[in-house]
Amino acid sequence: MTTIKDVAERAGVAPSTVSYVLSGSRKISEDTRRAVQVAIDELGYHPRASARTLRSARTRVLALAAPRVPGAYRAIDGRFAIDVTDAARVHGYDVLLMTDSDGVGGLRRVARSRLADAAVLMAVEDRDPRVEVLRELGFPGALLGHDDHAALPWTDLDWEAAVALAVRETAAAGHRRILFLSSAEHEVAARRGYALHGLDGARRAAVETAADVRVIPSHRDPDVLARRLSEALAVRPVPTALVVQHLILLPRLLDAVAAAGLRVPHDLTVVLVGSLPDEMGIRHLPRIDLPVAQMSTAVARLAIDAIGPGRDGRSSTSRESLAAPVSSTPSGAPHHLIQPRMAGPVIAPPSPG
Amino acid sequence: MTTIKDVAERAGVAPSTVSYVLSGSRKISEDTRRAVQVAIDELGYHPRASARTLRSARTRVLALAAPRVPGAYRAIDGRFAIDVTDAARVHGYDVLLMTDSDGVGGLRRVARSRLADAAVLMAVEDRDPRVEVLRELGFPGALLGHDDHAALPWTDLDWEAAVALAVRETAAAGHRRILFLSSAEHEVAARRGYALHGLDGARRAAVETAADVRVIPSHRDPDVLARRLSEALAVRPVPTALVVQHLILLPRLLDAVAAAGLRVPHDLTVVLVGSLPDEMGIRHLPRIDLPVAQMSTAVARLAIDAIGPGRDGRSSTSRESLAAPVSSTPSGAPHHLIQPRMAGPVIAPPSPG
DNA sequence: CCCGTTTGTCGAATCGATTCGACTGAGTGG
DNA sequence: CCACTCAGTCGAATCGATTCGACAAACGGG
Repeated sequence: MTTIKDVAERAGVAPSTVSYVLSGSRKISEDTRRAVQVAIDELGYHPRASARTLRSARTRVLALAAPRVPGAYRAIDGRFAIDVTDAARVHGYDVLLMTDSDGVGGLRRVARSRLADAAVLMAVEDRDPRVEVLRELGFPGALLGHDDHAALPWTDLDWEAAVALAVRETAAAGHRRILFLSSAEHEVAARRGYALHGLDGARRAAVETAADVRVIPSHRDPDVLARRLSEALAVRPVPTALVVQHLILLPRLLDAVAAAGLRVPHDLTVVLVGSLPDEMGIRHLPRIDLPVAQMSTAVARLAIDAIGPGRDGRSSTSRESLAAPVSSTPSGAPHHLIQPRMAGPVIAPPSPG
Repeated sequence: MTTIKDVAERAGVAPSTVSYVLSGSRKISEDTRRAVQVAIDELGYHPRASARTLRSARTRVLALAAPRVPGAYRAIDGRFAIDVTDAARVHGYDVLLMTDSDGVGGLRRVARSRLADAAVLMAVEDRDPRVEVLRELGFPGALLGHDDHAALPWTDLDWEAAVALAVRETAAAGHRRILFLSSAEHEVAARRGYALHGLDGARRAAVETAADVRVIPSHRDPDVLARRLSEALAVRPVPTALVVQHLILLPRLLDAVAAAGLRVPHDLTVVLVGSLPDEMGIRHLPRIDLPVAQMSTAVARLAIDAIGPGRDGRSSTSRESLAAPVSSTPSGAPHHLIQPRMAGPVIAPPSPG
């Protein structure tokens, strides 16, 4: 393994000189710089991360804590993981993926052994114990999803606005009897932000548009969902539109619609809120996009900004270039509330009759 | 930040003694051990990973190189990432997620800066340049997916056996006219192992069962897929079963089947090969399972076993406990070819008439 | 009672990169 | 021609944990 010493010897200089060439933090004559550069290239030298970290007290790694509800894997989380990693790389950070089923224990281990400089917590719950761990250890972090009590920076999609927009646009297309398939019952019971805010958005838009919006609580069991949906579609007068927040069971849901003898979008307009993998090819339905990449970029940025300067006092980011986040929570922590946007084909009007 | 020195002072011993208490590599009197343990607990001490790594030349981190076909995200890869991380943790390893669109450059950077002890390459292609990078740098690694030329340990699902099994079981249920929806055209063109082996399996089973197996090449564009499927379903005599390897477009596919006026499974039996997220609730169709967790466990193990002893000569695994992998490739590298298994409901026989 | 062994602990060196103060030689002004 | 500045480079200390050899005290056998 080649070290800075090997490079120094080959270039006929001291190790410190090599270091200065690399960092540019002191003036080096052009001749020396060239000689050192040649030695570096010939030996394929790259500084050891562990040695740098020991000296600087900075790892340039973010810990990404993925949610591990036992036995459940949410496809969207994989997407977030990849996008957060991309965003971190832009700032020169790598990402350590944490999947410990004991989220608290894992976070403690990583923070105390200083494997990372900050943590990004995914799928944050109401009063999430992981937030308390970060506070207790004084470890920087940022949240995907939020909890108004946490004094940590966060990013979240404005689910209330998203569902409200979907309902409003559906009403604007002429629909008066609208079904809203909310998040699954257990998500509402767990007081997940997206579940509660989605319901709020539907209610708000219902009032605003004076449309008849009926909520169907979804369920993780596709059979239960299908039954509830069939019942709701059997009510007269028949609803003409279905706004869906609980996307993941979409195939079964469309199946149930077909089983009820309805064609999409002729008999029933279906509007999606959120995101499915592009590769699934669900591009033919109008939807409210969940800008996963945008959220990931924002949360990576917040986490990195929360990292203090290292031992030798160099900050990791140019703070001034950060687009000023809205800051209105009681805690005063910076955050980004991501706004929804319509995508896909236009919403079809209800068929006459 | 508390260090080993702080612990030593508080316990009234030398730092080396604290280290020996932690590692157990020298005999320590019970009194001293207790005093040190108390100091550790009171200070919440945990050794700094970077210092350990510097000394031992071991990071206890695996680099996981996710595929980044620009603009494409495959849901299954997120699943692999999480399962590999789980498996690595069992052996005391953490996982660094790499998503660089320049897979080769990213791997080089991580390997040369010694951010990890070994790499796991996902979605390995025929003559994958990343394999060459590992060889050139002498960096240990293991592959998810394989290429017979690579002299690296690998794990893969036996796709040939999986598709052959699906076709055989379908034929055994009485079907004589079977459609096989293979991987997408561009995957075959890119000579992806799973695509080629799947086709081989279908051909083999066709010969064995003497059934009429017709191959429909899939396509990433759902509209193209739907058109091809409709055409194939319009041929007389009508096929009674459809074996699907290209799962991700399943919703559009089922839609196309419904549009052709066929009911599943009454008019057309659909058999899946591979894996979709459980949460999608596609449990009502017979399928060949892709044991993602089993593959991930195996590949993590192979990567860790490929790591040599650290500077002070302690190996990271008890080698003898590794279940002997089949080793028959020309290269002689260990590998695990994961065998498929039927799951879901039994395959319905063709409806009479 | 003395010398060899065992037990438990300590001090120093080491891993690789960075950084600060010090030093050398060239250039400059008086 | 001497003193002074300044550019460019070097050596040593440092980060935190581990490990080896050394060493003191306790112990046992002859």
